[in-house]
Amino acid sequence: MATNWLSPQELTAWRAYIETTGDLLRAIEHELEPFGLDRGDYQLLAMLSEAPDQQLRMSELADQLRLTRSGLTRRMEGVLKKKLVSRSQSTKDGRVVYAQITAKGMDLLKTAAPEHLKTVRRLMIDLLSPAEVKALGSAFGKISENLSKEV
Amino acid sequence: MATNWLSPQELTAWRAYIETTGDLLRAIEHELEPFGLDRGDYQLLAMLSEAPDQQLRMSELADQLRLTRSGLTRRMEGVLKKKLVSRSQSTKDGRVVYAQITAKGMDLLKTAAPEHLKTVRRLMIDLLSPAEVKALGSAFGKISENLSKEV
DNA sequence: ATAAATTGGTTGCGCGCGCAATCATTCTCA
DNA sequence: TGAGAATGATTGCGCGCGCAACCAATTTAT
Repeated sequence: MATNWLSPQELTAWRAYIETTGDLLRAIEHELEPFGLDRGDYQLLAMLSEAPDQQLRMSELADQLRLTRSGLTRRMEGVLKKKLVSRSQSTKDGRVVYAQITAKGMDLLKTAAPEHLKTVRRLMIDLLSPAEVKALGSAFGKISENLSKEV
Repeated sequence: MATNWLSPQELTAWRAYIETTGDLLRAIEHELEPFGLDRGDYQLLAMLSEAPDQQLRMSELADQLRLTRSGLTRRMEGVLKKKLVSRSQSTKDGRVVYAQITAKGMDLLKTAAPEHLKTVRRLMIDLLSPAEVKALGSAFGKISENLSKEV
């Protein structure tokens, strides 16, 4: 069967997306440096801050952060050393470990979040029309839903 | 000044984008495995295949691939060992090195490209309406343009 | 013409993270 | 109840890549 190449419109969208995303994420990460955080740390803290009791099981946290369990164990080392999170063993199940954000972690997150938000606005959201924002939401929603079905 | 939080629409778009992109790129990369390539290799070969004489200076290639010069040097090691690219010194300027895709590299790329394209269609493009495709193109076009101005 | 600055590219090193193997704890079921 | 399977998490290892330091070749300034 003949290859069904991308139309000019499609090619433009794909290339713009793929080439820009790397740059954008790098730029956002760069603006987190003053807080001593990278994007992984920030997302970890954000996840924990929104969780009940500000804590989550390691495996659940790993899933949400799209990390393997081993990847999370390593990332935790960094934020543990900075005392932004703490670990605690479950009393019900000796295998499970909870990661919890500390008061210090919450403080830092509360300082960093508004700046991070400003960056996201300046580098992305505020550049787009409402229609584009909506299209992005629905487009990536579809892609995500499909990915979860593909397994 | 009070923090200007994201509207629900904006938050949806941002989260869907940021959470889905990692999964999507991982999935695309996964489908390149049968060819012994990762996404970095594929993009490198694609860049070279489209260049005049199928070759580019190292620094230019690094810029286009969003790699540092050192990162490219390392990535080249892999594809050089597989004989998919070759290196050659410039005769005019003893400092510059050209990276060139080999016949073997072109063959592999020609085999992999249609499959890669199918993957991109299946996991992304074909899921979207024409309007969404257009919006993605213009949205990331704007973001990219702005990033290049920010320096 | 030659010293200093610039440019192109490569190494030393460290970090993040995935995979496979491993350990500890809990569950299953005969 | 006791052996084996399953589950949660951590370690050994390798790879990709950025930063800083470095080397080689070229350009600039005097």
